[in-house]
Amino acid sequence: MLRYANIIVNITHESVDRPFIYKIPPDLSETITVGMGVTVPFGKGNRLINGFVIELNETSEYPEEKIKEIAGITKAGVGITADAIKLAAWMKTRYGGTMIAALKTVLPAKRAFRPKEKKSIQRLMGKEEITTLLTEAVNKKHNAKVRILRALLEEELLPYELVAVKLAVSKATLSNLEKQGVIAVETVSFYRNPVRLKQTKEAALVLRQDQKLIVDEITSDYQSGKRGTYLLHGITGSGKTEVYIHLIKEVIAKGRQCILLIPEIALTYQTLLRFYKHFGDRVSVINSSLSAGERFDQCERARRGEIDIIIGPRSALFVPFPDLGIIIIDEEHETSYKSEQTPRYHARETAAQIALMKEASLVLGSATPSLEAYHRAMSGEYRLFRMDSRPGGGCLSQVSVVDMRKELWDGNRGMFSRRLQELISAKLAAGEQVMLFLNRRGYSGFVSCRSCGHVHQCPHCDVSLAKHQGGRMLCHYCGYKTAQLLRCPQCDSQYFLGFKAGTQQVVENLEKLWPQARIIRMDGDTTKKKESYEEILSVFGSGMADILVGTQMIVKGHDFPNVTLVGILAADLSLNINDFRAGERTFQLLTQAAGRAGRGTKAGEVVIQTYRPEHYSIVHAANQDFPAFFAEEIMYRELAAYPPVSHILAIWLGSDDEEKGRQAGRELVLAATSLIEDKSLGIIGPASAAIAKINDVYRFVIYVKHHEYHRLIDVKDCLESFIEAKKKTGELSGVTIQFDFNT
DNA sequence: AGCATTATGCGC
DNA sequence: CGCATAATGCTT
Repeated sequence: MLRYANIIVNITHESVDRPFIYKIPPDLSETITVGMGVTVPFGKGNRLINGFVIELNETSEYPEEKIKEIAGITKAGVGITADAIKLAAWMKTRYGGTMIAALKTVLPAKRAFRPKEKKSIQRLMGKEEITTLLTEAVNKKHNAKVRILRALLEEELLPYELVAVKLAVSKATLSNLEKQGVIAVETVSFYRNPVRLKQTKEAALVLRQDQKLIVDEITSDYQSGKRGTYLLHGITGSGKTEVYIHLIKEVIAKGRQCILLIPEIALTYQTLLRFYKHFGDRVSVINSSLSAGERFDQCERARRGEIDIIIGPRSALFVPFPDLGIIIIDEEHETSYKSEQTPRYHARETAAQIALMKEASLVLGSATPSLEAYHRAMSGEYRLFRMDSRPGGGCLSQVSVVDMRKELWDGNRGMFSRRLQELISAKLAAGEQVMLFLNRRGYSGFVSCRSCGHVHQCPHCDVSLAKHQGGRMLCHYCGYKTAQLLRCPQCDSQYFLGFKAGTQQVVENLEKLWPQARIIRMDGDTTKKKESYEEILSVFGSGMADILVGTQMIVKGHDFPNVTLVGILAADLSLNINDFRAGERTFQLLTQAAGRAGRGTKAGEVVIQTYRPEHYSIVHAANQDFPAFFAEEIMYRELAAYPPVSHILAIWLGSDDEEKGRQAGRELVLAATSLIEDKSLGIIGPASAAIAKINDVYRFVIYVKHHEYHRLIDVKDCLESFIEAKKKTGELSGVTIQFDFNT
């Protein structure tokens, strides 16, 4: 007899981050299960709070008289599966944070909703009898009755809403007719379906030879019971989606289900339509624009086997399918796959864990794979497939790199190089379209030389210094400070300035040079509203503008066949973020921007403007050569002991008191050094965080590097108990500490 | 987290 | 000493 339940209480605090034992009241002993949400009395005042049952037991270690009883089952009525609890436990150990935070993360819907009901009215009698009743009603001037009986002569089944609203028939009249056995009111409950598309079928896909090979290899693995991770490295437009569709069909044929992750921004009407054409109502979506009720309903549909495929962002991983067979992550390199809240899980890693638990396969797809995924593919952990050809003849673009330093030497101080100006004029004359991409990511006040391209860097960290108030230059990694230089230390040029350029400025310059051109702008300012994003793109797509100027967001998705020129105005901007992934980000952005040109029948051209034409990210992006980029980037990561070769644990400290925070940082570094007797551990810090003060809280960061991830988990666990002990003696009060892996 | 208990500060 | 708030402790 199970008499006790271990419960994780809904309080996000380390001091109560452990199971509490409660008695199961007799009236609940039959219903209660692991994963269920319950309310329990907690603390001195016995205030009622929510929690989750994570274990049921026959006996307990705890003194009997101190054990309270469960008050009841949560009204919200959502529970977690046993598998999801295991996943949450994995998340907690891997990413830190509390168990309750992990449980809430794997919970696919926050609360339950009643299913929507659809009422209809059914005629139970023959037409002749209805006609008799009708004449009777006409005579008696029962007008409402007349209206409904007339309608029933036409149709045997009427929607309730039509009768109640349009025909204005009262409930009393209806129940009267029901009593007489004329009609029956039927109630059918159903789950909301956010997909509103007409049933259109697409002919079965015929795969190209290279696509077929991939599908065959993966499915033959699958048939033989082998579950692997596969990386599809396919250039934009090489047909990865067809491969996904075929793989999903195979998995569904086995009676299992599929989760397809995509970056939120890519979940457009077109993407969904594509899958709908093959899978009809068996596919659904889950994303942030759904209401809580719709969200819950998609989970219910999945749980009950009403759908086979769910498409959504990273949280779609937690949709409770009965027998998940495959997880596909499209655009695997996207940063949105990492959560910003604790537990800071990565969808790629979490998907791998789910796949392991559910015996499912994992497929990753990208035109510019993450260093993590490609590294694993190279080491044989993932199976790598390449897709190099573009079907339908869309040819690769002609890419040219323009050295903006040369432009300056030749007297061109504008933002457009001569080459770009020539091409824009030519394309406008030919009635073709142009996209200008302004790489604004990482614009955080770095200072660079317009003449030689030299960037003011930290001597210890190999990152650019950030310009602060009062002309001081600061390193965000180690705290190194220096005065801002007025002349370039390398070439003594006086054009040693902070970099500033917005899309608005670009538009103004364009208008001066090409007053006749129709220009639209898209960036964070112009797309505050959700719809305007699609709106601007559709205006441009329909040819109502000649030039589209924008930031990151214009490079994702969307094919514009009439775009034959893509200009990247300042390719190196993203090289200067204080982040070891700067090179990777730049390569991805450039490759994707370049992929926007020449998607139609006409050949495309790409102009990359840069102050650092020799930088490997730019050189390899221009050559559209990922393997070469990877080879060079991975060397740099190896040298500096960065992921994926090594791993980094970031420890974030926050305090109202600057000195207190810094001191706490020093203590943690000391603790890490002495507690973990591992000489291969690299510890950096404490240093002021990139944003040194937020909301009057001073922030510091410590980086711990090690080539084995699990050693870093040990470090985290060790430091957590160290912190716990220190907090007991009150030494670390007023300091918050957070862990983050591989950021 | 939130409540209760205990410690501390400062009036006199 | 007595009242006030601040810090600390504990929850099954």
